[in-house]
Amino acid sequence: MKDKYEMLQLKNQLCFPIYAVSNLITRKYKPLLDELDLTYTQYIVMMVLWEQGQANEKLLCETLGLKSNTVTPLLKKLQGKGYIEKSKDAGDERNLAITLTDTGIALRDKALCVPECIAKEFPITAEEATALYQILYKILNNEKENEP
Amino acid sequence: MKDKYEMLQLKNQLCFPIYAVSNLITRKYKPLLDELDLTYTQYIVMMVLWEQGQANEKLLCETLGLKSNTVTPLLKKLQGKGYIEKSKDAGDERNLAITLTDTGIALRDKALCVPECIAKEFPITAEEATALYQILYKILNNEKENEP
DNA sequence: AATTATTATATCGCGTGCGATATAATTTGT
DNA sequence: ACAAATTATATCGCACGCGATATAATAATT
Repeated sequence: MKDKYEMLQLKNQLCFPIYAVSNLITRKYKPLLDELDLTYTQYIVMMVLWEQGQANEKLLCETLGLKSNTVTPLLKKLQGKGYIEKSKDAGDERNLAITLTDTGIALRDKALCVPECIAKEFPITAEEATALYQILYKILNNEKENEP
Repeated sequence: MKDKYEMLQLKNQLCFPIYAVSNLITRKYKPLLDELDLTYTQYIVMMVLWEQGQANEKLLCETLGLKSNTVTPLLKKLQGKGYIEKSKDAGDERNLAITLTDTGIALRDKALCVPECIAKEFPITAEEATALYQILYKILNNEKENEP
């Protein structure tokens, strides 16, 4: 007969390795991002801005799955570093128009090496990466559908 | 020709969905763990103690992949809640002997429903869960081997 | 035996991440 | 038109998570 508490064991939980790998990733990124004077969260904000050119806070929150109480102070930091600028949207003054400064744009080239440096740190095959990617996005997309 | 910045796009990065799912997990656990007066990190500490009966701080740090500067204050909180007790190891006074109180032991039964409640929140198949589990532990185990 | 190195735990400061709440701008309902 | 609801952003307080560092206990070295 099985232990009544079996499912409460760490090794039988899927959530724990996700949590542990997530922490590990942040630690791996740190030395690379230190050179750009960015934290991991600031880095993914910059990634959105590099790609979109411009964004408001709501778009950033939705894209990154974060709340305004995380993103607002983060944008203040990025502004303090001179990477972004904030201005009120002309049409709807509730919206922030967040744009990159020249320094922020230039930072993109310095960041080019980060993805491949990180990839080297993780010993998984292309197939495993794809499987991981698909399962994780299945979870994230399901969440988006059910909580609009 | 490919965009030079292609790999810097959020959708081409594996790290981001891990980070996003990890945050999502914490949010999903919160209402369940609120009933036990535990945070997610406190919960995984309790899981180790429920299973091992007893532990020192070093073991907890290694098992959970955390540093003492995270675990020390956490143990202080759990002690304040009356779930654990700390005493000096008789043999080596550097070691903390961390044990469960009766309240801490009793909490295990209240936690029994948590794993299945959480499982219901995530729409993945058993095969996907297994694949996820194996890939994540491959990453974690590789890390343990290379950084002792 | 005394100095040095190592080990286990603790403290400090910073940057998230979030629930709750506040504020300002816009939209809706009547 | 104007009060009420909604929306976008901001503020507050708490709990991590970690790099750097400190402290106390033990082990290693000479």
